[in-house]
Amino acid sequence: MKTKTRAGRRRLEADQDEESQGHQTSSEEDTGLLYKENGKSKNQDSVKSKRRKQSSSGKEHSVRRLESNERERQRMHKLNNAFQALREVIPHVRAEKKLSKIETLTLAKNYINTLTATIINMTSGSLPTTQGTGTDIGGKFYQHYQQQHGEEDNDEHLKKYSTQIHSFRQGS
DNA sequence: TAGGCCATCTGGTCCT
DNA sequence: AGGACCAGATGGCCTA
Repeated sequence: MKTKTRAGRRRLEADQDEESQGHQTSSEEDTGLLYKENGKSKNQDSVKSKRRKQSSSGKEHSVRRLESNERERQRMHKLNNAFQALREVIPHVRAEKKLSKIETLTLAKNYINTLTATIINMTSGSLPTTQGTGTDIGGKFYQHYQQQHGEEDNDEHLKKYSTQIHSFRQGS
């Protein structure tokens, strides 16, 4: 997998950095080396301000960095798993090609709107009252929906959703 | 080859 | 204080 290769390469570079700079005591030298080795060309002001903030020793800093990089990777993996789970519950046409993140979010939003509109249509705004509590769920649900969507036509959501699916299909 | 999408790294900021 | 979260930067892969 491309990412593992790249991540592995970068980790290896970071490890080599750490080994080769055992003699270095300046965190500025450390940071400079890191940017050079990564081939990055950030604007100088940003680099300077970042250098200024650095206070721990080079070795300590790299260890912390590697640890937080790992945590960040795990966090992003969790986020991607959540995206995947979301993709699996949204009906869409283009099954042979994975939905992008933006497509997933947009489609999900419209799908929710469509389902909500459908429920409203089916119940005509009056879901059963909860026994004993006297709470009118249907009424509250309908009220909340109206607050969110105003006088918008319920069918409009279905149109939006099917239009979007259609455009994604054309995009494949 | 340009543009879209993505994974990763990174430093700053927020939260517990 | 340390971890979570965020946004910018970078570079790789893929497709039209």
